[in-house]
Amino acid sequence: MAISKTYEPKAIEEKWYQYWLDHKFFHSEPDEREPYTIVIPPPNVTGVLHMGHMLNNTIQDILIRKARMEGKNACWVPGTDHASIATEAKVVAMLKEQGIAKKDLSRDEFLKYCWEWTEKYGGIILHQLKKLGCSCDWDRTDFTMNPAYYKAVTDVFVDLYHKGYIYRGARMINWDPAGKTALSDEEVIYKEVNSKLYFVKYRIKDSDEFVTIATTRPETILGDTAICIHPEDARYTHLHGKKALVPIINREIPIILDEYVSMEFGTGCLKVTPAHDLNDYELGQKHKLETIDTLNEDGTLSEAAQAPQYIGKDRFVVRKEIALELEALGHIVKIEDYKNQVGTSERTGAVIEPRISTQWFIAMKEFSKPALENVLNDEVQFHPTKFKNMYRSWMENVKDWCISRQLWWGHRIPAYYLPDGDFVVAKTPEEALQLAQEKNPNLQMEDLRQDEDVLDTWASSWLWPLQLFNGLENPENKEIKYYYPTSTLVTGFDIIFFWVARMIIAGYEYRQEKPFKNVYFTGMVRDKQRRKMSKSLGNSPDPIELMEQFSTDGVRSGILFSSPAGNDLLFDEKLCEQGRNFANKIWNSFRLIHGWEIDQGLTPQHETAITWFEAALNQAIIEMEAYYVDFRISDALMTIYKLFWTDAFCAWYLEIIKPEQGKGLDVQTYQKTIEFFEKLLKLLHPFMPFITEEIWQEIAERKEGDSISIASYPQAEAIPDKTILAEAEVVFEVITQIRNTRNAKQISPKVALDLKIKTQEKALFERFGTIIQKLSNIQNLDFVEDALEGAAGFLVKNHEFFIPIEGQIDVEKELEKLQKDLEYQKGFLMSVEKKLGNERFVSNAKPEVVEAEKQKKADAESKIKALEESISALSR
RNA sequence: GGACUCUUAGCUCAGCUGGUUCAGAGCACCUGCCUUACAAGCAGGGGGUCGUAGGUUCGAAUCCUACAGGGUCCACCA
Repeated sequence: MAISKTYEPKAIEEKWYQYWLDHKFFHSEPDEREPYTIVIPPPNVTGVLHMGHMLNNTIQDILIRKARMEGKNACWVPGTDHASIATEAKVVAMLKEQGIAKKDLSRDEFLKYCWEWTEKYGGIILHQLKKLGCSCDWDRTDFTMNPAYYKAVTDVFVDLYHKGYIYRGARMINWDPAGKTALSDEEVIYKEVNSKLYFVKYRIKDSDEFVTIATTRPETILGDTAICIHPEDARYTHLHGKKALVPIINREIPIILDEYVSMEFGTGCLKVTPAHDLNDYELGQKHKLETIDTLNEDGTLSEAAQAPQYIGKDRFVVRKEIALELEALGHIVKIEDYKNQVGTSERTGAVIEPRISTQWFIAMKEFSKPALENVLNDEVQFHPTKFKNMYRSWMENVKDWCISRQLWWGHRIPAYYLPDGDFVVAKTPEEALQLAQEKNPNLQMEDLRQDEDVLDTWASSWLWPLQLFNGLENPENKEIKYYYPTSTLVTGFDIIFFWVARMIIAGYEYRQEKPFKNVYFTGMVRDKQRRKMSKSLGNSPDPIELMEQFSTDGVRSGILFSSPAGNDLLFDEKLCEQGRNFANKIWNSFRLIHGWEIDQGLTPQHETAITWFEAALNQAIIEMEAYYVDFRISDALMTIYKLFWTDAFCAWYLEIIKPEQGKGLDVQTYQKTIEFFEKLLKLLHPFMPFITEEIWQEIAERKEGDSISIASYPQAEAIPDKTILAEAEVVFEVITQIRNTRNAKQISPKVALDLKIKTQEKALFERFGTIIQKLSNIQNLDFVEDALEGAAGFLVKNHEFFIPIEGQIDVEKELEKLQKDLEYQKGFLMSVEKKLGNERFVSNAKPEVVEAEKQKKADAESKIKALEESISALSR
């Protein structure tokens, strides 16, 4: 069979993924093996794969595939998140395009559209994960709005309500006027914007005097209910007890005193709008001020604003118009440019309005304590550890979590209102009725009205590790006991508060146990200019297209070539190209080995090379394992990359054993080589699942149902033989020097040369002699006692090498080279001698360090001697 | 404003508790090669006084201090 010259992935990828599915290699059931569990961070149900997913899921797949090969019961549970606000926003936009307004639909009608949308787009991202090679247990695919999940979320709400952790109340919350819903503090993103600071003067009542305040939000003036000054501000003592008039509407407001006001900022006078600012709200509470909410839920001004010219207009339109009117009326003293931070909605991008609203909250302070402790004491381990700091500062200052959202798509809050305004919280309407009747026996089902709001998405996904194994409804079941706590969570640090912290909280609340042992935080994927990947910049490549272009294995390894844990990943297509090239290199090594014939008549030819490679392989396995333990996945890949390509397998081992054209290989070498190749493929499999499966299936007899994905992961069989590794290093350096000499003298590799060696360790070069001869085309290799005249020479360690090249030696140049080296060695020797001559060094430094210095001295001395000999031989 | 963190080759990064893994890796770059697995390749090569200034030490990329410049999170004086 002819094998193509380059790796052609398309058919191979499809074939093996289907094969894996057909044989249910990814399916997991509890058994006696050690479990290794990962729950996927559920992507938004209607989302499509982006580079972040790509990185994230590749890492998860690497971990789970390795665990599976190690004989653990690997279980990676996939699924999707209903993504309440994100999905609802998409559906609303879609309906709008069709000319349908959400407000014209009933709740049920709207939800029907949502479900249609979910069914239409819901499978896309899961399909894309398959393309990426993800070895998820697809039979376990879950969704945060599945009936069982929905029920669990509802039950948890009821439970936490009865435990007193959930309460309902009017608080200052973050209002998203575009989404028309409350948001949690975490969903607000502060952005620096260029704005204006307006200095506005208010008339003092019954006087011609004015007081000037500074504000960035003149549109809220209509909701002012006080002016506040510092009690010790000498400039304003005459205003104590006076009243001021709100411009335009001339409403009377008190001038109050509070130390909260900074005398340095602006004019030292603060307008107080309790309805539209958190600090003002607190001042309002303290001084019992009236609260006038001048905004509607969509961000337009309400009737309460009083000025008819502004009612119904958007807050930002009003800001401009009112500034003009104030100017015209002579109320503007000045307007300065000003930079300030403005809160925006994480989802809709709209500028947040602080607003007083009745919402549901979870009291977090006590509730979250175990989650803080168990991260600080490393019961749950963060990788990299720097995120512990971030986590701690958030947890120590945790605010109550606003969990209600004025949306329809999501888990409806299981609170039922009675006609008198009282409410009950219950798992079902029937139970609610029962509770209601305890309050008032006459109540009927139709008297109850369920809360219209739904829960924050994160108030469902925080139960993910628990609910995937049904640990909430049936805490004693076999699955949850087996799979929980899960092994590793792989996610972006950007959702550490949204999701990670809350899952830990829920885990300790409902199982008194962490949800995962390790959390691996990936960085952000950025472009090579460090810009965030975004649709509007157009700098976000489509992962699917990349996979088409560079192969899935190429892209998977490419994205890992540069992803240090926790650091941002600067993505460049070049990396995928490197990954593709690597796949191709692997492919061609397969072609080479595949073409070899066994010659039964040959005795073992390459024992030295085999011993050496075995050592190198064991060494790499140990190194990779150490990297895996530290979650340094990129370094693990780099280790196998170099072992396979430049450092050992292709660059040296295969070149050494490669038979001449038309000749065969001895049995032992062939078998060993296949064994090595298999191990290399297995080490590579977690990174590059497809190509490794394809080749693994080809290089030896396999049965139907065999797969590298369930083959045993290589272990280091022995402590690597450091001696032979060091010897090989010397030998390879010799070969490099010979090639270098050829290069410098422009002698073709085809021209055979002789090599003379002057050394104390003949045995070493006898053992490696044929290797040197083969790889650097040396015809005769022998040993000499003295430096050779008229030859090109070089030094490796303290072994001297001479290549007789008649008529091609430029004595002057050779001498110059040797002199330069000699000077360096002499300087080096001097520094070592100086060190050893320093009594304080000899007495203070560790003995082995001193010993090492002495060795250095001896080495340098023998090198100097050798160089001097060569020089004298050459100048004779 | 608070906290954390970073600054090492052109780029992205390793360098653990101070001393032979101490100045490294990958990529990029330069030179020469279509050598019968692979030009998506092969052979060879050149790049850094480890942000700056002090200090501790026999010895500092590594520890301490200050400064400069990045980054991140949190909080926010309107």
